[in-house]
Amino acid sequence: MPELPEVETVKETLKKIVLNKTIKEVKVYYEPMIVKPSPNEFISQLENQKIIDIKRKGKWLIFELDNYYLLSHLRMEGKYQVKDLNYPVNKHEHVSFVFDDFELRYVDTRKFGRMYLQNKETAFNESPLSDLGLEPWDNNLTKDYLKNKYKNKSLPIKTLLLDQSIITGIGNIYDDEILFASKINPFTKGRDLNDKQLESIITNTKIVLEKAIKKGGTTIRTYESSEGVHGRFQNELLVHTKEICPICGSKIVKTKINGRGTYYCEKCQK
DNA sequence: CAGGTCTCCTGCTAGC
DNA sequence: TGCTAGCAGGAGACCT
Repeated sequence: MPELPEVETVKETLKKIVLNKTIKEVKVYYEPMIVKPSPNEFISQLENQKIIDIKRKGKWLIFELDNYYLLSHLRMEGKYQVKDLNYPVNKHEHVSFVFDDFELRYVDTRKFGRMYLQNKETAFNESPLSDLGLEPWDNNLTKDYLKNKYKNKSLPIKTLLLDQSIITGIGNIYDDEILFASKINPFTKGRDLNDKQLESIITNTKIVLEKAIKKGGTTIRTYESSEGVHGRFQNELLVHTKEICPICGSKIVKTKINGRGTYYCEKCQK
């Protein structure tokens, strides 16, 4: 599932393909994907808009257009693929952005992805972007910031790292990796974390995500590929989906925390 | 307010 | 072999 590093990779790849191109037409095949405005307005307002830039905040892709910001969240399986004009649409393609000489199709098997078309002036001050917390590299992400956010929390840190309103960009996979690198048990309640542990979480969040971005950046597949655009981080995982701890050799525990599959080493993560 | 539960959706897998 | 029930999961809605 695309988390911050994958979205970053997709963003950079898309820039090479659609920057400074003008959207001629938009086709929506699955309307619930368009949260705002109505699908009809979405289509008409995007017509003849040029893509000036592509940004990212958390897991949101942000296409900067002449008059709007187009927000796209890939959720579990969303991806973008380039297709020839009028190439037959398959059942998992839900939105198509038509350019002069190709179409950029949004593909999403589980249909969980969502798009918003926002006014440029207010986009960052309204939901969903305004609901997001700090990027991992934001200087305001400090031990004291986390201490304040976690002080009344009885929820496990595993769950809290997924809260996009505190730190944005972490998904279920990197969550496990960050806690493994920090040697913290995922069940630890937010309010019980000490200063050293909070510092460790901040440091390792940056390290893990930076490493993943570098990896994703080196393995972008060609856009024409049916694989779509994504990086390859699986080879780098130390604990998520693993069976043996690479540090101590113990059996990795696989459990569920608030409904999320969780992997950790009982011996290394206290 | 904090936290729990349900929902969306489809491909895959375990089990019979 | 073929079928189905159950599961996975990000984030918002809704309930307690």
